[in-house]
Amino acid sequence: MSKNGSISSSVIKRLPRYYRFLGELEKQGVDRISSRELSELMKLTASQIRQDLNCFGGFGQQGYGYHVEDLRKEIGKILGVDRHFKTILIGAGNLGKAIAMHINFETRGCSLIGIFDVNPKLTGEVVSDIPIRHTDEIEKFCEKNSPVVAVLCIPKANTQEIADKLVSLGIKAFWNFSHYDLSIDYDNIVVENVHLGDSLLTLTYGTNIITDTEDED
Amino acid sequence: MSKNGSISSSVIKRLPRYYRFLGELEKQGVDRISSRELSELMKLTASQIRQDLNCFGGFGQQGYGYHVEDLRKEIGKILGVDRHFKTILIGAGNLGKAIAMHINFETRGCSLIGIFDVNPKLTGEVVSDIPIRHTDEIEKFCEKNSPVVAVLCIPKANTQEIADKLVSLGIKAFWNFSHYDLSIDYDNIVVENVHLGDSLLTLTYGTNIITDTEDED
DNA sequence: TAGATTGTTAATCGATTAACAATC
DNA sequence: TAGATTGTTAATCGATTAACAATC
Repeated sequence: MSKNGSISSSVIKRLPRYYRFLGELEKQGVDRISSRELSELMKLTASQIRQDLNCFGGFGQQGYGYHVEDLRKEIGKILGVDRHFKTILIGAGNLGKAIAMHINFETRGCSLIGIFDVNPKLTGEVVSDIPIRHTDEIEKFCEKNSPVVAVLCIPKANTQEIADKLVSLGIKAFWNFSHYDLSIDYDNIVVENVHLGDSLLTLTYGTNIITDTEDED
Repeated sequence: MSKNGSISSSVIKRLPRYYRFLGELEKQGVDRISSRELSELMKLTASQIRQDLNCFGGFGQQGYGYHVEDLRKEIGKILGVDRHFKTILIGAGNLGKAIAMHINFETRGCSLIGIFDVNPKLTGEVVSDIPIRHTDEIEKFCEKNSPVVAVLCIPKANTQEIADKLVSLGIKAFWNFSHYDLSIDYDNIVVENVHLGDSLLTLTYGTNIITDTEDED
């Protein structure tokens, strides 16, 4: 049982990165690591690492540091990598297919069990071992299989409507790649918006700044 | 000329979202909007909006609010949407192809001019009007065309090596989709890491929390 | 035991929010 | 002019960093 309650989202968003770095270290055969060593590797402060980890309980040992394998397992448990949240993906366009094929859902606590698209031409096509079904079948599929996570790779215009429908069918979490800000409105529903376009614009801004700065030198 | 210098990254990361919402409003024919109205729409505080916008200068008018079209243009200029940073994409796997096809680079200040992959079987295939070239040709291509932005859709293992090479060829900005944390190390180089796996893990954590909470009720 | 390093409290820093005078 | 709403300063809140006593 962890000292849960309300971990700040700043901390939560750092956990997957800890998990990745610890995975690398484990693979390299590293047994123990101190917060200082890890901080140098991850370009964080040692203080922050200790502070972050202590939100969940004392994983370390004074005078020794942290046991890499144990710590990784603990963080994995917190994140829920051992869960198998049934997941469906809506929208099998370029991006939808790429997500289905490229992302390892299983190692991240999710299990992709259905793919849907409005385009009847895609029906039957198999992506990542899963046959694409027509959107009309979502309802029946959900009643039968009770998925909890939905990945949305659909155009902006349909997002709200489809999300509403999915909520009524029992979906609790959305991984949203559409350009629509599927925010709040729902209680007890989790939304993770991935705005690739926004991300590129941020990069463009940064590129502006450095190229401008150089010109001025 | 803006009161530039050092805008906090919290502000910068909100700009693309402002830009999107203002675009929607403009499309809907809205002429003016107050910080309060916009705050309700975007689920922010009016204070924050005024604070954010004033980092760049007074775009509003007392007693009136903000002119939607003008404000959007100004933010676009700050982000650099009118730039045409020459962009290359490395790695034409599922994700690479999807990014090339799915992202509108032009409206975000970038112009995709080359796609590369190590797999010779892909050479010549055309994605989004651009022929896939073999990775061996990157050097010559860069010398001839001088791209500044590189999109990395390659496996973790090769990322550092390829990034180093690209820096030496004049690349100033990386949009990195690989699982590798292409961070710092470089001065005057911008990196935007997109960790889709981390994003999914964050969602998994959230799903854990809400499903657990419900069980306890 | 002495040395190392955590867990945790206190201090600092930055970001968000509130308040209000300036002004359209 | 009166009303509205900004730009901006001050207050609050939260997150990060520093410090150090606890302890392996």
